[in-house]
Amino acid sequence: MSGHESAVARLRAQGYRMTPQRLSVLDIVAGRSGHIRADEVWNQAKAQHPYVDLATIYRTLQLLKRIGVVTEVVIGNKLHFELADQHNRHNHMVCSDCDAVQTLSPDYLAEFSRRLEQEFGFTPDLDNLTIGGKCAKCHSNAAP
Amino acid sequence: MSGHESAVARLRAQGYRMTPQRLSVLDIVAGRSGHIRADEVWNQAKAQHPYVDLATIYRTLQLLKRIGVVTEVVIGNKLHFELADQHNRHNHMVCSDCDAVQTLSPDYLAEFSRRLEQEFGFTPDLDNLTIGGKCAKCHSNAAP
DNA sequence: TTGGCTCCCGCAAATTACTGCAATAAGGCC
DNA sequence: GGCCTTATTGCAGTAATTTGCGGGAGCCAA
Repeated sequence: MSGHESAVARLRAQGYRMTPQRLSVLDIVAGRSGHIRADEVWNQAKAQHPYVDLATIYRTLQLLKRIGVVTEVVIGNKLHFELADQHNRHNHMVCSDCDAVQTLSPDYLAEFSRRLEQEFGFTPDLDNLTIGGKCAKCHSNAAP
Repeated sequence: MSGHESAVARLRAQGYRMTPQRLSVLDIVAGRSGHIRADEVWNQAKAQHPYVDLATIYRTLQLLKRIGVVTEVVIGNKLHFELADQHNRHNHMVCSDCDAVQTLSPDYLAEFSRRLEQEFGFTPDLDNLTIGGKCAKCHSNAAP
């Protein structure tokens, strides 16, 4: 229950300020076990702090993503966010038919990532990588 | 130079109709060797057919993507499209700092893809997969 | 050719995400 | 504690993409 301290510390360390709005966003994202949409964060934030603006939510989420506190998951055409837990890193597989989300150990991508870095000097941002495709269920439903 | 016939056939086969607007979009995407933005397609389409609507362009591109005629590349926060050439498949690596695009042989992802399918029954949509990250150049520029 | 069932288009408005700017407040310094 | 610098907020506006709707057009069948 407290990525908070380390997140606050990380903000401070990079010269960012801690504000009630940012603390709210952090609380809300941390309080949710899975991923959460920007507008859900907004609705919950308004309960604590009635005048927060949606723009602030977006800016805060982008900031938290930039410093590695949260990760971004694209589901359908909406952005979702979740707390970046260093001890439980994972990627997401999202079904383009039913929007179901499965998590995936980054081990599956380790070799791929290593080669990109080695052969191209390109460092993939795996923390925010979402794999689109078709899940087993939709696959069999579609069979004629 | 003619993914056209097969594309038309593929539309027909799935019950879609061929219209001048769709033909224009197809021509334009096929005429460009690399990827092209939706608004560029629109501008070129207007030259041939003055009253096409941007919504039609978007709908058509999504349709062509769905039936596998074009692939989608996310660059910055804009969607790009390119003709899906079965003989020259490739993925894209996009730098999140400078938006530079490098192409990548799908061979790099083959093993990864195979495992997802085998272990989870999940079929990744690799044709439309774009890898975000930091290119070699921006990597060294950022070094202190 | 003609009839007719649908799909498709253009238009407008909605959704989602992001940005510029002036006012405000966080955090360090004394 | 009070002041000062500057990051941050709220507001309003913009950009990119998607969706709802009603009229219009494509394609099959007869």
